[in-house]
Amino acid sequence: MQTGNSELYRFLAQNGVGYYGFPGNIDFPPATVPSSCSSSFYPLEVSGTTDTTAQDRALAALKNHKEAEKRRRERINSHLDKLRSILPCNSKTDKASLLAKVVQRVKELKQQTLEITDVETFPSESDEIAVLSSDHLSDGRLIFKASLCCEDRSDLLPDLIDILKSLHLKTLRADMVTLGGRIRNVLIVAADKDHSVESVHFLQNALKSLLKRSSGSERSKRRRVLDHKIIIPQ
Amino acid sequence: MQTGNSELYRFLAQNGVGYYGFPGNIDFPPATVPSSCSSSFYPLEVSGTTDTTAQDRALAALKNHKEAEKRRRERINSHLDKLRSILPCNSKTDKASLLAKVVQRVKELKQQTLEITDVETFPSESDEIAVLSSDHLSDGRLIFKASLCCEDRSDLLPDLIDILKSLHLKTLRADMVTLGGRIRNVLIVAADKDHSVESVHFLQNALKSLLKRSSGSERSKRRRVLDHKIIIPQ
DNA sequence: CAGGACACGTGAGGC
DNA sequence: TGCCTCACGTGTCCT
Repeated sequence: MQTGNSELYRFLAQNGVGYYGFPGNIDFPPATVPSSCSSSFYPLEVSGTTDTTAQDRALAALKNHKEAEKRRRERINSHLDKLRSILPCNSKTDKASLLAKVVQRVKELKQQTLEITDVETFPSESDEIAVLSSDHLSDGRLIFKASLCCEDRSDLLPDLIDILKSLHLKTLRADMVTLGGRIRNVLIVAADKDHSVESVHFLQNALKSLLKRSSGSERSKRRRVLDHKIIIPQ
Repeated sequence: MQTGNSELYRFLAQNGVGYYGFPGNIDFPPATVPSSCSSSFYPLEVSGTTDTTAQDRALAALKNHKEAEKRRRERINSHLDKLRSILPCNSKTDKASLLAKVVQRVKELKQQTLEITDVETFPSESDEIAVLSSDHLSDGRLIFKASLCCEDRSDLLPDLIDILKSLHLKTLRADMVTLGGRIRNVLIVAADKDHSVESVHFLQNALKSLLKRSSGSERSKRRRVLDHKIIIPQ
């Protein structure tokens, strides 16, 4: 409960009873109540040196507390100010709206930068396909990762794009790593609301046939062997 | 100042002076101070029906205020809870640390998903190069956007990768939009700490020569005309 | 004026 | 015990 007894103590202390130099910040006008107002039944010891130090310590603790609380508030508010500065909003947006915006923004950004942790980064020697449905959901759409590792060839990307287009998959992010003539392609794609689940299997099949088309064909026409990470997911 | 007069009012009201049914939440024990305690010089009117309604209204206002403040707190805290749930942190992290994490996270995510607002999305008819240094800084590295719009050809991407590699540019994000045989390539790249500024100009020159290499060569070997956005920046 | 938003000081409770 | 965090009710300013 907020309305404890300390105000009362102070109120009485102001009027000559057990008042031992309370520090500033009291805005009661001094001595507004006649001292005839008895207070012997309040838990304040009227005299005794032990109580003096006890009260002094209590007072010091209260002051400490007050200042610590102020520091805490300032810490929180400074972070809020920082958020205000890095978000698209002016400096006068109130705390609640600011935090609402932050929540929204973090969600948006999180969706865009899905972590790619459970798939290998560099191309492997063997051909591989992986279509992993993710737990990330964006306004009802299913978002999942598709990974393709195979011999690199120049029109692999156009083929891939065709597949994605025909399946109405929206590519949120595409990472390509080529190494020694081989390529690993990791796509983060969002499926249509209507046919989220089917798309996953369709994509898997399409990638399989893409892999078949690649194998047995002539070596990549690229002139150089590359070793470069196009996008390094963090 | 926080310690205003209302506690004093209540304190006196409790003791028979101008006390007209104060609502709950007062934890002062009733009648602890003898009514001999004079209070004629306090700004409380002792009697009069007009004052009854005036005090009632004041009391109602105070209650309203209290409840509104509670709602405000709940609003803020619910947003904080939501943030706790979508960030990698447990439910017991304190407000300040939580907000610190939020700031850090937003910065990270923001850097990864730089907006591509000031460059066109779809390929244009004319060849174009743009290297725009951004105000985004990541641990001292300069981050900037490079945009290239030209006739599409199958080994454009490998060439691009070579350029980036030779300039020690780390590609944070690459957006490719092909339309009617033409391609627009927008790269978000981070330069080395050491030669941030030079890289911008080197890249610009490299892209120019890439463009020259493309023009006059045979038409793209791609079999299909594509119209697909690889990565749709938000 | 009513109402909202904020900072404040304080009590409670957790280590 | 002492320190820290939080919720609370309140005063104050703004609109």
